[in-house]
Amino acid sequence: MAWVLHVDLDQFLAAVEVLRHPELRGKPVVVGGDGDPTKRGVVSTASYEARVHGVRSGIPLRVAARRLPDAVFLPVDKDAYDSASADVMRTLKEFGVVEILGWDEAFVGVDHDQPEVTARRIQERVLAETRLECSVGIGQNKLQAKLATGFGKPAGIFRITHDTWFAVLGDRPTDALYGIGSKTAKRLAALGIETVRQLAHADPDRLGAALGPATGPWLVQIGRGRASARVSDTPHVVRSRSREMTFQQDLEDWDEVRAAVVELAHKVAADVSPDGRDVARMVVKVRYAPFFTSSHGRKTQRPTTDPHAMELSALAALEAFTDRRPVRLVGVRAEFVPDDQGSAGP
DNA sequence: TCTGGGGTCCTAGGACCC
DNA sequence: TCTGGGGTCCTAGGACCC
Repeated sequence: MAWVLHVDLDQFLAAVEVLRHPELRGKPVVVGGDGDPTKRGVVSTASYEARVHGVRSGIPLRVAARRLPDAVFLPVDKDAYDSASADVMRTLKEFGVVEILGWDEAFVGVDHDQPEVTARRIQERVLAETRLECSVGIGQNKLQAKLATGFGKPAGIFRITHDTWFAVLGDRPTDALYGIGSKTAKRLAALGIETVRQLAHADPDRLGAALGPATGPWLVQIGRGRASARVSDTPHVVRSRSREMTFQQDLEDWDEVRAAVVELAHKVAADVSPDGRDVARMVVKVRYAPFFTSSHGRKTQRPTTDPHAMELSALAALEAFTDRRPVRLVGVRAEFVPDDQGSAGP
């Protein structure tokens, strides 16, 4: 029988750092930003020793430092995690088709009557190869597997099936589901839908009218635990590349904002150059000091790989910003020409 | 003492065309 | 003294995820 396994490394960034710095084992370790907790930035990963003090992913580094002044703060080291992640993914490929979701998680499609046996072997093999611990969720589709992992952490294994879906998740709030965040949960609550079970019994057309024709029926489906079970190892074709930067002090001078856009546009151009693909559109994002974000984009004159053309379109997009208040973040994104007619026949 | 950086997908409205 | 109804493209923004 076919099963979907979801493998998720435990406290991945912190675990990689502990491997490099064994003296940190057992200590509260916080990875985020450039490692300076007095600067603007957020926690990427906190070790379990830090989490018990309320320091978890996504909180501001400054808040983390206040809650846990004695924690070890480390910068995000992308190359180190890329390398560790590649080791893990290579190991997973021994067990089946692997669909990579990020640095520290992947689906593995297996055909096995005892998926727990495979899950245990995966844990052992990953630990032996990389000295990293992982949790494994087992499901009849990707949604069940992904959610199961959370019940297995740390270093455990958990299975969710069509038969156990409501027993495990029925009474949980809707935002326990992958794909429902705080905003959608609020909108659902306004419709009287608080739990996964209530969502499963909602009328798809009613939700469609309230939340969009595709989104509404899809929400009911995930409430019922129904989702795709197809694990695909087809390499993902990237749609866009972006760079952004948050300033330590808000920029009040828009000449500096303009200079930042030029710099970021050139970085993005360098990032996309190895892809060799044509860029169709450039988007500039501005986050104002009160944390309100706005974006404007402009098509490039024609599909292009030319950095100068990308800069020109980014600057044209910047012209669309008429509100010249102080700025805390500037971002530039290049969107590739859609790649779906590549093999179109006559 | 606020709130990163890199992505994806969906929705909605206006323009434009037939 | 009237102004439908689709389809598609472009743009802005929302929401979500790791």
